[in-house]
Amino acid sequence: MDKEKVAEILVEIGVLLELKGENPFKTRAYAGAARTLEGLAEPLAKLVAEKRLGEIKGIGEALEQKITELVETGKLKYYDELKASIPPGLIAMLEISGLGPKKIQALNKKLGLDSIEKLEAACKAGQVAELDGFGEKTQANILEGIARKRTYASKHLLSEALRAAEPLLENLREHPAVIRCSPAGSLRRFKEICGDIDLLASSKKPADVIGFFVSQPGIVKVLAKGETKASVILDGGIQCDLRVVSDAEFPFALAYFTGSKEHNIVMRQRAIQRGLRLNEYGLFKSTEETRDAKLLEPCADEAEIFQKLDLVFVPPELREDHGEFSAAEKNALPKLIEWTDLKGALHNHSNWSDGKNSLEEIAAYMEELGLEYWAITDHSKSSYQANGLDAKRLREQILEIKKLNEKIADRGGDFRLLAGSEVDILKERLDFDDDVLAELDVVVASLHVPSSSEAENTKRLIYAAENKFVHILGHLTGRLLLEREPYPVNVRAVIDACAATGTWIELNCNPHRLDLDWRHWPYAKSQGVKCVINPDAHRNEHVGFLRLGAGLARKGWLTKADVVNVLPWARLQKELSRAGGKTGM
DNA sequence: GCCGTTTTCGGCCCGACTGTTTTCAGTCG
Repeated sequence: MDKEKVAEILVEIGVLLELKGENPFKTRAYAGAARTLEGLAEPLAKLVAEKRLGEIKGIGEALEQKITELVETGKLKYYDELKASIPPGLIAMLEISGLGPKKIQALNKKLGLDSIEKLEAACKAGQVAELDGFGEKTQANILEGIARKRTYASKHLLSEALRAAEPLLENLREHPAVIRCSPAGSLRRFKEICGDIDLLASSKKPADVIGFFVSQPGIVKVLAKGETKASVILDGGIQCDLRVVSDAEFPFALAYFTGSKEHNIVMRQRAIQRGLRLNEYGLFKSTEETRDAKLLEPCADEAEIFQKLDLVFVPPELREDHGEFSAAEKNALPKLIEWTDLKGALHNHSNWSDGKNSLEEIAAYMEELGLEYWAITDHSKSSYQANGLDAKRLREQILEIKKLNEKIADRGGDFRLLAGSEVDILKERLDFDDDVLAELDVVVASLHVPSSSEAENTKRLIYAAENKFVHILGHLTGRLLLEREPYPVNVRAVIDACAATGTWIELNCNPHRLDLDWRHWPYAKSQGVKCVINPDAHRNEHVGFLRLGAGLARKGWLTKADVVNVLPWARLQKELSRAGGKTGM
């Protein structure tokens, strides 16, 4: 069993134990071990075979035994029994906001409820309100929670969360009582999926700010409203929380609410090790009461907090407890790429296949933005649903692009379109022969019709990487966030093949894809594989995806040196023309 | 379930809000 599957099961055990009302630290141990496994640099099977699991922090005797059993036999007796002892409906109930393990236990024990349907019926019959510890209000909230769960998914694309948060932040910034304000939470960390939107403001009049916030347009329901905190549901179903603190507290609150939870736990542990106590209000001497204690020392911004814990500033995107602490201790964090470093993009479409804009429109738009180059990589003929080009049309397009570039050059312009293709990776071959590919400036190879076999998909991607005319592998796993799982593929094996052949891997920044996933980039980078941040634009406005892509590249620890399309044209041209001489070819 | 320059047992991050209670448990982030 591979480590992703093992991690999944550990997470599930944690949830099941939580439902059983187990010690929360025990449940956390399982979740923590799962995350540790995901971030392993070495193959899990190797660690198991060499009996070195126990050397890893957070994995003790019990977890070592369970992980070993999973890896070696593909099964775990403890897990099977645990799972059998808990009705699956109870797990689903955890997703209803306001319901946690204790209440679910009570509902199950006292009313025998084991599904959301039964729970709903019991609420409607008024049975729930009569239980000890429950009341009319709780019963109504559960019904509302069930309705909300059905209407809205509790997960949202990063791009949607950004779009929803922007106007709220703008309005807050203009409010006279607001001193500072910022997004926080998963949005600020640039997680590809956000559960909700967290906003933070500082003010001397928090109640005014809260009042202003809950009256914003686009709010369909106020879930909670206190002196310093409010939760609302926005049009479209995203929950948005605002916290208001004093300006002196702002940096601490910003660090705290940016998270991640795992990152914060380490931050607090570091504070404790230094005889301090860290919370969202400040850094205190650990012996004193939190709220009334004197601030140890004020911090003007987050950087000073990190400094007091003997760390350099950690960019929000890296705060996942994925190695940022050991790097920040040694002042060895990378200088992350900025989206303004990008000089163009190498995977885009035009109206020759399934894009909206003409070559002329695209060139004019991208030149106006100040980009240096923009590749047109329309689909190849096998993608007939996307009006893919055959060799004849592709050659016509190459000529068109050449003429267009000459026109631009004649009037002294520096911008250029590149002629390319997003060539389909078919079962045994690419959709164009090598002689056609050789005529192109840039070739992106993508798997559009994957097999259900991991070995098969991996093999196809590797032979594409081994083709000396292929510069880039496009959207490597084919995932569509919140819609479609990645197809089965051994990502590490493909990365290794790209490392061996000098093939670049795309970070497709279409908001639905963000593929290759940020979690894989540190490994790719360690193998020397370069990234291309590509919008896969189908209309001119999609150039904005580049900003999203750069954010995800940052989350993958990438610097300017790791990304190809920061290169000015002259240098990129050299890199592209290596085609015939790719490493090891 | 993990872990140890105060501990091999007793800790494990911490506060706001809600609803049910008359002082607090549960949930959430």
